[in-house]
Amino acid sequence: MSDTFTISQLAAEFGVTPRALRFYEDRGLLAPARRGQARLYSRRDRARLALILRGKRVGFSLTEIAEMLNLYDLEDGQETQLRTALGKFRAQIAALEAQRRDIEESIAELHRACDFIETSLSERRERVVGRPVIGYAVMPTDRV
Amino acid sequence: MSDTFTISQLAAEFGVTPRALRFYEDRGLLAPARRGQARLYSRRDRARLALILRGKRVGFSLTEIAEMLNLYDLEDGQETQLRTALGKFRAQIAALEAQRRDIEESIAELHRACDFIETSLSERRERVVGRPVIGYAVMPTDRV
DNA sequence: TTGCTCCTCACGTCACGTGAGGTGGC
DNA sequence: TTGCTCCTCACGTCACGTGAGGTGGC
Repeated sequence: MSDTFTISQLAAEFGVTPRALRFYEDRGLLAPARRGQARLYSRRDRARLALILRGKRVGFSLTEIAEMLNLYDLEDGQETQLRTALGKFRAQIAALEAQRRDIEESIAELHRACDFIETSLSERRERVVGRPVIGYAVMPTDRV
Repeated sequence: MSDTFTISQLAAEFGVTPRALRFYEDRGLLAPARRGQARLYSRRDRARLALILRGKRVGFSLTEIAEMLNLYDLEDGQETQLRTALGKFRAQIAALEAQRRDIEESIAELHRACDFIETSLSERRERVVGRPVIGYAVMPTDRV
C-alpha cells in the first residue's frame, strides 16, 4: 500500500481519465506535489478526489465542491461547517426533487405521444382494411 | 392574427431569447425568410419552433430534433415516420427513467449524509453538556 | 535506441448568454 | 437626430475529450 500515486494510478482506481484530474487541479480542487513535471498524489489528495467524485455524483458543480472542500480545510469551528454543509445538502435534495418532477413530466408527455402514435398507426390499418375507426378497440392486425 | 413574426415576437411568445432562435437556425432547425437582413418567421416556422421546444422539454438534443423534423418534412411514407418516432420516444422514455433512478440514488445518498451530519451535531451537543453519546436518542437541546 | 508514461497547450463539445460594434426604418 | 429593433461576429460557460507535439527515466 504505497503513500503516493501517479496520475494514471489514481485515475484508474476511480474510473476517471487523467485529463479529469488535471482539470480538477486547474480548478483548484487538487494540488498534488510534483516530481519534476510529473504529479505525485498523496493519500490526502486521494481522499479529496473521493470527496470530489461523491460531490459530482450527487449533482454539485465543481465550484460548489471547491467551496465545501475549502471549508473542511479550515478545520476550525466544525459546528459552522457542519451546518453549512447540511444547508447545502438539503438545498441540493430540493433541486434534485425538482429535477425528478421535470423528468416525470417529460416521461408522461412522451407516453402520451406514444399513445397518440400507436392510435394513429392502428387507425391507418383500420382504414386500409375498410373498417370504421371510431368506437372500435385497437386490435392487432397484419402488418400493412 | 398575423401570418409573419419578427424574431423578438416569436421569442417572447415562447419564452426564449432571440439568440436561441438564431442558434436553432444556425443548427439547421429553422430557416426563416429574410426582409433585408431581418428574419421573417412564417406560421410554419412557428409550428416548427413549437416542436423544437417540445422536443427539448422531453430531453432530446437539437441534433435528434433536427433528424425528426427532417423526417416529417419528407411527408411521404407516414407509417415509417411514425414507427421511427415511436422507437425514439420509447428509447427516450427508457433514458429518462434511468436518469430518474440516478437522481433517486443521489437523493438517498444526500439524505444519508444529512442524517450523519445531524447525528454529529447532536453528539457534539451531548458532549458539551457532559453526557455520554452512545445509547441515547437524539433530543432537541439548547443551541450551543 | 525503443517504449512507456508523463507533460503542456489548445481546440472541440452542447446550447446558448452576453457584450461589442454596426445598420435600417419609423 | 433620437430611439428602437435588428444584425453579425466572437468570446464565455461547464466538465471534460481529444489530438498535437514534446520530455524524462527505465
